Amino acid sequence: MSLILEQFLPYRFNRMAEILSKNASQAYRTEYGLTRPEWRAFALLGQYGTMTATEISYYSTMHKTKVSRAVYALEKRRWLIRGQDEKDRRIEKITLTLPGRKAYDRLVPLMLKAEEDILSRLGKSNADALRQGLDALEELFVEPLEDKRSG
Amino acid sequence: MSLILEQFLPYRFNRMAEILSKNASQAYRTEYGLTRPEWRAFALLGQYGTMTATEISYYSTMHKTKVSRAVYALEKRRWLIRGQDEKDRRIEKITLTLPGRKAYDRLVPLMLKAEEDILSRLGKSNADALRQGLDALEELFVEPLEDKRSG
DNA sequence: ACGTAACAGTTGAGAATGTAACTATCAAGA
DNA sequence: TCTTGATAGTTACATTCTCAACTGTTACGT
Repeated sequence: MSLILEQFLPYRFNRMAEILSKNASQAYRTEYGLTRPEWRAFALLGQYGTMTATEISYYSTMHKTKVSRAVYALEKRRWLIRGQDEKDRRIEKITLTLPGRKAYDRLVPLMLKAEEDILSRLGKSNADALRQGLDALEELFVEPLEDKRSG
Repeated sequence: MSLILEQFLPYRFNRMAEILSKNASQAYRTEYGLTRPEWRAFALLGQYGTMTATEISYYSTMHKTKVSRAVYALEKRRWLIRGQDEKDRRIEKITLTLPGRKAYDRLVPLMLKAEEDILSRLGKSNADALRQGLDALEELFVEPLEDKRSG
């Protein structure tokens, strides 16, 4: 019973996550000087329109203090605003501003292009296999965002 | 052309890497109080017997300063020793000591068990798909360890 | 209504990290 | 041999992160 790291799931995921992140960060770092936590919060907001910090934290797997500071940084850029929740005054409803939205719209194609390059080099059948595996793994560990948001 | 994070590779990998690492770290944290960088360096050494810090750095995707500190911490525990290279005195040949080896041998089954739990819940066909996808991805980005070591 | 517990988000202090500069060594060419 | 440039690994400093404590608010049992 021996441990072969090349086949060990956490090892493989960590290494690949690092590589893919480094690859992807090129765009948002050079274009806008965003940090990784900032980008992650930003991308979630870009897609979902309005979120709470807790939601961002959960779906980015980032600690809530990290989110807090990322949101603050994006707020200083005037890329987002915080609104109140009618029913619960503890909650902040965070939304991108127009400039934030514009930056997001310019960034997205660059990010997608980088991913597309990788997927095309991977080939369709490998890409499909990867997706199937990831889907199954997430099924075990990740609660879908919609459940949280509607509930 | 819009960005759907749930389908975006770097996002998925980062999140899953985080989840799997947290899951796996249980064992080495509670048993031995190892940090993540320490565990990674340790696991590589456990598997390969002797490595240089540069090799550890490359195959763990950790920055060389991180490796330097992890190695130092493991050295303080007396879990590894540094030896000289005959031909190149810049190089350190790092090897586990007997106590290091023993700790490694006790840790490995715990780590494998945690992974096995996940894989069995995943099911064979999903696990196979995942492996195929990871293999293909690594083919693009990761040079096999043996190439480096023999070369 | 009151007290207690739970939750959303922020802040501060100490730990961990990355960048750049450094030492020591090696390799290659004039 | 001497110089220049590259490499292995460490150290210093500035940034970033995590943990715990905190504020303000809501939920709930009595």
